[in-house]
This record gives sequence, structure tokens and C-alpha cells, in this order.
Amino acid sequence: MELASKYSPAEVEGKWYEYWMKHGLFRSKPDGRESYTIVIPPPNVTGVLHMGHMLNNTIQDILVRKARLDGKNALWVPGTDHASIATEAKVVNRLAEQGIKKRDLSREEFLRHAWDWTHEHGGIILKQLRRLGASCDWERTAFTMDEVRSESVLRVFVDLYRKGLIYRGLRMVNWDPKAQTVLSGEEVIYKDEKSKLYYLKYYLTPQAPEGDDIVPSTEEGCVIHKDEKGYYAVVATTRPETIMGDTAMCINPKDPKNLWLHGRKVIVPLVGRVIPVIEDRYVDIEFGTGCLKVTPAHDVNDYQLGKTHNLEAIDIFNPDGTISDQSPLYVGMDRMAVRKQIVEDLKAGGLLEKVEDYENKVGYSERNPDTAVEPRLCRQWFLSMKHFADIALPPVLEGKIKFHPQKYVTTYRNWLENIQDWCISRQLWWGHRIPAWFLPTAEEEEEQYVVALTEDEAVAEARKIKGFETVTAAELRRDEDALDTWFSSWLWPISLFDGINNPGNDEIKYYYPTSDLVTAPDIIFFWVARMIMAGEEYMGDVPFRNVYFTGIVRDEIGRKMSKSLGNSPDPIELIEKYGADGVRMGMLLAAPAGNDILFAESLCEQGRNFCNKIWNAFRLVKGWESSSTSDVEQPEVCKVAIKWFDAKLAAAAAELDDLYSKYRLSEALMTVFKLFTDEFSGWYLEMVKPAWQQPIDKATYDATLCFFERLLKLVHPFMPFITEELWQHIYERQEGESIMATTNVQCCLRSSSESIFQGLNADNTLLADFENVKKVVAGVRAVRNQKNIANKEQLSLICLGANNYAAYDSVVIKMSNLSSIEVETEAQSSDAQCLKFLVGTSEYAVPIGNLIDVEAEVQKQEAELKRLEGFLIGVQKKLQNANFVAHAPEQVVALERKKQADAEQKIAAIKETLKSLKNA
RNA sequence: GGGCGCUUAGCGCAGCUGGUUCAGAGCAUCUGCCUUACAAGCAGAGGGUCGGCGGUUCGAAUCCGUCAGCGCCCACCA
Repeated sequence: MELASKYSPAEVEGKWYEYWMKHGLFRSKPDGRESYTIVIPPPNVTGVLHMGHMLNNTIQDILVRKARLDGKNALWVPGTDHASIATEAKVVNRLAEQGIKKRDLSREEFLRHAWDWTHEHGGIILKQLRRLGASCDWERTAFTMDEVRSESVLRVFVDLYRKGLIYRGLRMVNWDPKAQTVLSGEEVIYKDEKSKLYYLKYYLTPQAPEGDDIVPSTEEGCVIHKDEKGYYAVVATTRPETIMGDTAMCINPKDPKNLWLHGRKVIVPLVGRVIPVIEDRYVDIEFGTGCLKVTPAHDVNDYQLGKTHNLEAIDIFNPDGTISDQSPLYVGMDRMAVRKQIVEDLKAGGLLEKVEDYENKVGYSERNPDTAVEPRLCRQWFLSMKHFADIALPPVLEGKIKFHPQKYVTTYRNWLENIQDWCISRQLWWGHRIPAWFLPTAEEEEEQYVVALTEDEAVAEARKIKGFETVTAAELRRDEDALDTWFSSWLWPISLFDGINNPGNDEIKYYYPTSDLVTAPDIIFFWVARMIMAGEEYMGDVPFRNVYFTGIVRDEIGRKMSKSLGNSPDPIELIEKYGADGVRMGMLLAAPAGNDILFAESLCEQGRNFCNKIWNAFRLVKGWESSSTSDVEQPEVCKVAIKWFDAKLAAAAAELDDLYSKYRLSEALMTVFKLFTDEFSGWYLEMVKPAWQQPIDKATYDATLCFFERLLKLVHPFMPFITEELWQHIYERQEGESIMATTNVQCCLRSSSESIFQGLNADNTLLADFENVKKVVAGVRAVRNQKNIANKEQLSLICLGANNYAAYDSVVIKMSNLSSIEVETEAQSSDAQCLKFLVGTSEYAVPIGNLIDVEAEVQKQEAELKRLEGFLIGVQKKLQNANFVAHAPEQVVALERKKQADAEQKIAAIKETLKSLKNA
């Protein structure tokens, strides 16, 4: 069969993916083998594949395929996440485009739209993953809102409630006015912002009806403000629009500047409300004027102050961020518009003393990055986290779970040691509805509720409560709110195997704990930590053994990839251009664990080139097929080459296995790349290659095919498509066989149950000798290069003194195109028409007749002599240092002596060479 | 404000508990080659006082201190 000179991924990738699927090669069922499991970090169900996914899933696929080759029962479970807030926002937007408002729809109607949207856009991303070659067991595809997962979530909620770990409480929470829901602390992103600090005048109330009786303190450091309208305090604030909610002004009791305000009352500007001056050590004397306005309903700290000092909390905002009717002014206006307006009005009223530029941090919603989060007092559901922190910390600190890179252990510990309760309710419909039912209580009474798995159970529970013995389902009102998305994700490694609803089932017993988790460090708190909590709580064991944190994919100049910058390539287009294997290699080349990866298309190009290299190596070997015959005796050089490459492969496999175990995948790929390109293509194939149109002996041909198969297997985790394609060309495969299965090793003399990565012993002496042989060849090539001698022209080589690598003469002769190798003693070697070089301490000479440029050669040798003499002096100094000889380990000293001896020998050889050159 | 990490060739990186002729490989660059597997290739070459300073040591890219620059995470200073 004629093979094209270039590999064409488009022609083979689809074919093989279909083949893999058809034969269920990604399927896994519990059996007697060791299990290897990865659960996918579920992407948003309506999301589209981006470069971050490409990196993340390439890594997962490599790990799974490696495990499969190791003979493990490898399973990669795919699925998607309902992404409560993000998906709901998208649905709301789409409805808005159609002129439909969410609030005009019933819950059921809205959910119908959401499901439509999910079915329409859902799963696209999973299909895209197939293009990448992801070897997921698709029959297990799960969704965080499917039946099994939903039931798991509700069961866990009920269970935790009954354990007293879930409670309902009125708290200051983070409110997203756009999505109109509460957020957890983790969902708030703080950004530095250039803003203004406004200095507002709060006039003092007259102490007595007849007028001003303030007696300014004479204390040192007292700062009194007075103008024609009277005495006033100055308050610095970044949020003047919240003054309508002010219920106090606060000073530090130790602040001399403001002591005169002690016990006074001040008037909120514009609003006219009279508020007390309270004192609290919380106030920073140095900041602003030392006077703080207190708005208990809209600031976390102010809320605390309010609680301590028993202040009223006036909620001046509506859920959508407009001013509520609790405010005397600006009712109905948006908070941002009010900020502008109120500044104007304050200015006009002479109530604004000054404005300064100021830099502060403002919290934004993770899902609505343009929306500033509003602190708001709200009744919500919380999960008490102390218990979970206690059970989730030890497995990581004790190394039962390993983080790669390890530095994230510190991050993890810091978070858990300072953990806050988790606000798990969201004012959303798209999600798991909280299984809590409120009892029909009068409005002024405190709310009462029951938590149960079903409505029937809820009724039964409710009837146990005094006064509600006859309550009916219709009278109960189910909580409208949904649960935080992460409240389902944290169960993922358990719920995928139905371990919550059906504890102890065969699957969960077999697959749990999973092996590796591959994810980005930005969800270490959202997800990783919480999975560990849920795992310990519900399985009494860790959810995974290793966590591989990938970096963030950036563009060539280090910018985050984003839609707005337009610097994010479309992964599918890349695959079409370079092939999935090429892109996979491109992703990995620059991706050491934990470092950000700077992605450039040229990396994919390199991947594509490597594919092509493999392809063409195969063309060469395949071309020998017809000529392969046992009539030809195996040349010596082939015997040597085979012995050597067998050792090389063994060493490389062991090295790869070690790199995998350390999750150094980038380096593993590099190792494979060099093994194939340099060692196999550049050395082995060149050594065994028969002369033009000559037949190859059968033994060599068979060995070469065997090597090729082993190489393909080593490459396979990185480049599944091309390796599968070529594997089929090596032997006629049986339908259903695949390179990915260990049991299908065809040609090697190895037992088929062994992993290609293990159980091999390399002959290290052979490998070391061969490296020197390569240097001899390189020496001859350098001579050719230097003298412009064509490869076709045969040269001869003289070993001066002795030939230390005579066993490899056949290699040197073939690879350097020599006519002969001879050994001469120093005395005979006075021929000046030679170029000489050293390998170790062995000296070689290449006769080149009158081509020699004596002067240039003298210069070169003298430079080398100088370098060596310098080196020798260094070594000698070391050895003359009595301290060194006395303190350094014997081995080290011995080594230095060897260095000295070697250098002296080399120097002598070069001097000899120089002498003969100069005599010529 | 607290914590963590990084700084090695033009670029992105490796260099594990100090001592192999240790200053590395890849890409890029340069030189020479269309040598019948591959120009998406082959054979070679150049390039770094390992961020600065100080210390420990017989010996430091490696350990300690400090300074500078960069990055990340956490934190309620209006």
C-alpha cells in the first residue's frame, strides 16, 4: 500500500473514535483488576469548549490511557453541571430577548424554558470532547440535575439538617442585584477600583432649644468644625448613597480629635434624620476624619456595630438594587444613579466638604462580573462548616490526598482554618429546590418549617408539631429557593456511583475512592475542598488520592484568554488545522503542573510535526516489508543496534513511568518525543536501514516492528489517534482489538499481561558505551561539516592508542560512512594530514589528505588546550586544599583525582597533536 | 495588612536531600545540506557571572538572611 508522505489526521480521527465507541473500549465495569478512576470536573451543561477545557481534558485523557495501558480497569466518568446561576442568567436573557420577564412566568413555566434551553445547547461540550479523543465512558454520562444526582442532593440536605449542620438564619450576606440572589463568600470577587472618598458634613443638633451650647473641648488634638450654620462632624465615605440608611455615627473613644462629639447627636445630611454618636474601638483613628457613618443594613462591619449598639437597620435597597420605599429620598432610582445624584445634591446643599481620589476594593459577582455585590441582611440557609473543616483537613495534611503541586496544601489549610459557614440557598429556580416546607403561621409569628425528602414526609413531620396536627399538604408552602450549584458538585465522586441513595453498592465499592482529580486551582475551595468534606462525611474516606492542579491557559504574551480580547482560539478549529494529536501535544508542551501555560499555535505545529515524523518513520519501515527475507544474513550493525535500542526502550519506559508517577506529563512527553525522534529515527533506523533497494533480513525487520509497536504504546496516551492508526498497519488486527488494551501486545516477546511501562531492565553499561560511540560518530561528522566533505565520500578513522569501543565498529562505520577503522600507536600517528578529536580520553584521527588547514587546526587545538589547562588548575587547587581533602567524602576526592588524571592525559594528547601539526 | 510562590540561554521551562567535566533539554536564531522515510526534514554551531548583596561551607544555581522585581491566594478598614 502506498502511504502519503504527510500524515492526514482528518482522515483517521473520526474513524477511530467511532471504532473505539463501537467496541466499547472506554467502557468499564467492576471486575477483579485494580481500578483507576477519574471523574470529570463537570463543565456547564450549556457551555462551549475553550482552551482551559482542552488542557484539563487532555491531561485527564493521558492519565486514563496510561492507566489502561498499565492493565488497570480504567474509568473516566463524564458529565455536566447545571450551573444554576449561570444557566438561569442565560435563560433569563433569552426570555428577555423574546420580551418575556421571568417574574411574569410561573416557576413551572420558567423551568420548562430552562429545560428546553438545556436540551438545545446541552451536551455540545461533551461532543466536542470526543474530537479531542477523550476516552470517557459515555454510557455513564451524568448530569447534576438528573434523577440520581437530584435525589442524592436532597437526601444529603435532609441528612445534614437532621444532624443539626444545616440551619436557617438572618445574616449579612452577599447579594447579586442583577441575578437577584444571594451568593456565597467564594462567589464574590474583589477588584481594586479607583473611586472617590466623599467628606460629608453631619451637623450637630443644638443641645438646648435656645441654641448653640457646645463648649469646645480644650483638650489637645481636638478638631472642631464650625461654619455659619453651626458645628459639624465630617464623615468620609465611598458610598454616599447609603446615608439614607444611617442610624448612627461612630467615633473611637480614644480619638482626641473627636472627643468633643461624645454623647452628641448629629443630623444625616439631606435626610434630616437625627442619629446618635456612638463610640467603638473598631473605628480607625487614622482613617479619614475618624468619624464613621453606620449603616447596619448595608455594610458587614456596620451590621456588627449595629448589633453591639442596638441600632435600627434601615434597608434602603430593593432586591434589584434600586432604592426602596424605606428611604425618604430617591425611591425607585438605581443605586449607581443615586450615587451621582446625591453628590450633586450634597454639593448644592453645602453638605459636601471635599472629595478625594481613593482606591478601594469592591466586590463583584463571579457570574455577573459587572455587577457590584451588595451586602444585605437576609434570611438564608447555611451549612455549618466547622465540622467539615475538621474532617477535611487531616487527609490532606497527612498526605492521604496528595496535591500536585504541593504548594496548594498551604492554601487549603489556610482556608479551612478560617472557614465561614456556607450559605447554600440561592434565590433561583434552576437548581435543586430546597426540601423545606413552611408551616402556615401568621405573619407576625416566627417562621416554622419542616425539612423532608418528599411532600408526604413533610406533612407527616409537620403534624408532629403542636398546633399543626391536622395540617394538609396544601397548607404547607415549599421554600422557593434552590441550592447552590456546588451543593450538588461536592457529591460528584459519590453520586456518580449512586453512593448516596444506594450506599455500599458494587460500583461505589469498586470505584471509590477515585484515583486522580484534574482541575484548576481557582476552584480549590468551591469544589475540591468540599468534595473532600462530603467524601469523609458520607464515605468515611477521601474522594480521590491525587489532585493535579493545572495552570491557567494564557496567550503568548501572558494575557488571560477571554472572549472580549478575542485571543482565545477555537479548539475545534485548531483540531481541524493540526489534528487532535497535534493540539494535545501543543497543549502539553508548555504545561508543567501549577504553572500557567502560555499558549501559542506554534506549539500545535510542533505537535503536528511530530505526528508527521512518526508517520514517515512508519512509511520507511513498512517499505521494507516486501523485501524482508530470511535469506539475508543479519548484519553485525543490526545486531548491535537491536541490542542497544532494546535497552534504550527499557530505560525510557522506566523513566516515563517515574515521570507519570510524579505527574510531570510535560516532561514525559518530551522524553517520548526525544526517544522517537533522536534515538529511534535518528540512530536506530539509520543503523538498520538497508542500502538502497537492498532487502532487509527478517530478524531485523521483526525486531523493528516490535520496537515500533512498543514505541506506539508509549506515545499512545499523548497521541491516541495516530498511534491507533499505525498500530493497525503493523499487523492485521482482529475486529475490536486496539492499541489501548494491554492484552493486545502482538509482536513483542513479552508476556501480554505486563505493562509496557514496567518490568524492564536496561543494560546501563551498554547504554553508556553507546553514548560514547555516538560521540565518535559526531566527531567524524564534525570533520565533514568543517571541511565540507560530502556524506557520500567515504572516510577512514584511526584510533590512537587503542580502540575502546571495537564492539561498535560496525555502528561507527555505517553511521559515519567509513571505509575502515584502524588502530595506530602514538608513534605511527605523526601523519599531519589528519583532523583529531577526543572522546573522553580516547583520541581519534580522521585522515583528510591535503584538505587540512594547519593554521586553523593549530588555533582550534590551542583553544582547547587553554580550556583544559584552566580546568586542570581548578581541579589542582581543589586537591591542594587540605581542608577539601580532609572534609570532602572520599568518593568526591577520588573523582577530583580522576578529573585531574584525565585532564592531564588529554593535555598531553593535544600537545602531541600540536607538535605534529607544527612539524608538518 | 497577612500568607504563598517565582526570578536559570531570545522565549517558555528542568535542575530532587549542596559535590558526576554542572550550568541543561525543547522552541527560536545562525551555518551547511532538496543525502530515495520525513524540508512539517537532516547534520552542526552560537548563546546564560543561575535577579542584587551578604552569610554558612573545603565546596552554593542548590542551604540561610536581606533587598529588588513579578505573580497568586486570603482579609470587614469606611
